[in-house]
Amino acid sequence: MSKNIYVGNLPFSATEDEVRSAFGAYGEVTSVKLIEDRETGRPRGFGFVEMSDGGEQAIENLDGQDFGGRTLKVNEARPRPQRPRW
DNA sequence: GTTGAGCGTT
Repeated sequence: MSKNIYVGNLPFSATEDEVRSAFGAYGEVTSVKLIEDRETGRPRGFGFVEMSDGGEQAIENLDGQDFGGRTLKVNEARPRPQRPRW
C-alpha cells in the first residue's frame, strides 16, 4: 500500500532530509517534496511525503508533534487538481 | 507563514 501525506506548519528551516528521517521511523518513505513559491522561491511552509507503507502510523504519530520549533500538522493529502497539459 | 511541480504527456 502507499499513501500520499500532507505535512503542514513546517518550520522554514526544515529540509527534505529531516522530514524524510522523521517519517522514515514509521514506514518506507518513497519521496519527499517541500513546497516553495514557484515565482518568488519563498518557502511556503508545507510539503508532501509519499510512503509505500506505514503512512497512517506516521500521520498518527507525527501530527501535532513538535518539529524544529513548530507544531506539525500531518494528514492525508488532498487530490491535486489536474492542470491542462497544453 | 497551510494542500506541489515538473514534463514534450497517461
